[in-house]
Amino acid sequence: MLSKFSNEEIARLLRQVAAAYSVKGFNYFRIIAYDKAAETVEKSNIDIKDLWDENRLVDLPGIGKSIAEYLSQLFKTGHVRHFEEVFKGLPKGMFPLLDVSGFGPKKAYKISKQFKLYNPQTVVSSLLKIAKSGKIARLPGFGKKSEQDIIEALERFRQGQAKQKRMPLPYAFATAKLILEYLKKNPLTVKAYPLGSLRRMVSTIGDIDIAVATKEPKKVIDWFLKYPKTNKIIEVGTSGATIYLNTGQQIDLRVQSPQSFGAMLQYFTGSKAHNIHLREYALKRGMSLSEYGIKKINARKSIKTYASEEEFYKAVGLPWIPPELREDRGEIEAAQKNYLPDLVGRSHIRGEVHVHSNYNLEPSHDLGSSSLTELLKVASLMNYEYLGISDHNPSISKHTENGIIDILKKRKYKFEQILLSNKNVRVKLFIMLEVDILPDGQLALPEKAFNYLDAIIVSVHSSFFLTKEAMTKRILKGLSHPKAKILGHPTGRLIGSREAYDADWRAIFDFCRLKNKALEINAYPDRLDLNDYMVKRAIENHNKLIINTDSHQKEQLSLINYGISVARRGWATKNDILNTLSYQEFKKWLTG
DNA sequence: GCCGTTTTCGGCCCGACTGTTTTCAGTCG
Repeated sequence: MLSKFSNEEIARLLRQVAAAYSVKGFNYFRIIAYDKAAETVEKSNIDIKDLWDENRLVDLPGIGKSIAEYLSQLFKTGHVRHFEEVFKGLPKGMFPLLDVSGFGPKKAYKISKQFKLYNPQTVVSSLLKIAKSGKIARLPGFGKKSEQDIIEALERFRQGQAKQKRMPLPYAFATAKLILEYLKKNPLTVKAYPLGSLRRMVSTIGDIDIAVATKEPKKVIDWFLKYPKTNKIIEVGTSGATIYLNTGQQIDLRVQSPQSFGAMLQYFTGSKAHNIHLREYALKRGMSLSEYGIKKINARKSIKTYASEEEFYKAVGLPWIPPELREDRGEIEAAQKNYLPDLVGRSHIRGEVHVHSNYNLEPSHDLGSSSLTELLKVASLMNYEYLGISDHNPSISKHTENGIIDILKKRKYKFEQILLSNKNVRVKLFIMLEVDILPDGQLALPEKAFNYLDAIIVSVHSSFFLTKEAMTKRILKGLSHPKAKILGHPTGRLIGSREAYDADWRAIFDFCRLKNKALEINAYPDRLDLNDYMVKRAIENHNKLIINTDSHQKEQLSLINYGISVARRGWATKNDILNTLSYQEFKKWLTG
């Protein structure tokens, strides 16, 4: 019987092992190794269990032979004997305390041991009582102040304050953009950038961090505090400030002098894993990196500062690495060999084909709200050469087969009429459909209806919980129709509300490559599906991808930028993305 | 325990903050 463990549970377990080793005084670097492995697992956006299924655990940075072996044991038997050994003799109550801010392994152990806190369920409330009775201040190494800190930390923890939800990238980005524009209105702002996961365009964002280069930090901070949508000023210092907006979003500002801006921008852009790797790399070459600049190790010289990231990376001996790649997924090695991919960008995109119009064909799912004419106009403004309209298929429960055929015939005629009356719009049209793949793999469209379509996107919109085998078979069957050219939002995940469904992605990717089908990168805010990791895998597998917005109104066509950032995070170049092709080339692929 | 174009052995990111201490351990990002 195989056990199912979420990435979160596995990460927690690895952290507990690290904590146990720490308490027992094992080699410091072994502790670090487990912490790093935990971090990798937690940040991974594919199920670790799926990787294990494919024998790819050791592909993850920080997971080597031993830990892979232990995890394998975990999946097979539900527990790891070695870990149980490691935990022996430690009070079980110490582990929940690790999640309380201010508690590390040593403090958690010392206190839970001292007060015999063996029950993980009750440890927090028990300790709170103990702290309030003044027993902690009497322990060696503790005082009145630390006792008070512990009480406050435990109370905050009980209220679950740490559980702030991350938001999909497009919402955070829209907010950040407004603030950046506001900051740039001030002439004292030399440069302004988003930081952290926002700058790396990660698909979910926690807090919004922003950096400004200026010679007048105080004046820029004052300007920031006057941002019109500010609800509350949380913190003000000499190097930055924190505010809450009316929406409840937290915004952190950091200011730095222009001549030192490069190292600071680099450091706060992260990721943590990228920075650690970069520092190790630099260290071997005699340099010590920090957010302030670079020190030569032997020279005892003062620190050297850098105005830009380009200069900073150059000083380390590397070309500048685009923020989207800074995840320690091989980018430092690639930079070193000068093999960094030439990433796809907005200027390469020449059209898209997953757009819903308001043409009412009584669809199975929601209708769009913009007309074909409106959509073509926006596409034209975006300099697109082509646009594919892929409304949902007519509902099969409400119509007969002949009824559906008739609807599509009329739709094609209508669309062609609209094109004739819009001769000034040069955007070429593909008449398409997004067709449901039914649970048995059949397409929700009668064969004769295909005569009125250039091509179709196929997608799963129901019965998400089939077995892995059944889901794989279903998708492959749906994709095998000659006119089915694109697998829409391939994994079906909805950020924050639905996990990807279980399927054999290796088999699906291989099928798509052999049959010349495309995998979609769906740019809709809570989809962003495929995700960056899957994009990278698809590219390594020589698959073709297409970036679409799944727009349901004309304004959403601009969401393409978020699809592009997913592609960039997956190391995609122009050649990996089909809708960078010219109209003629693209048409050949789509209808060929 | 992980990792590798100076190494399969011998290294392993950096700085800040805090509280309880007289020089540092533990925690955090």
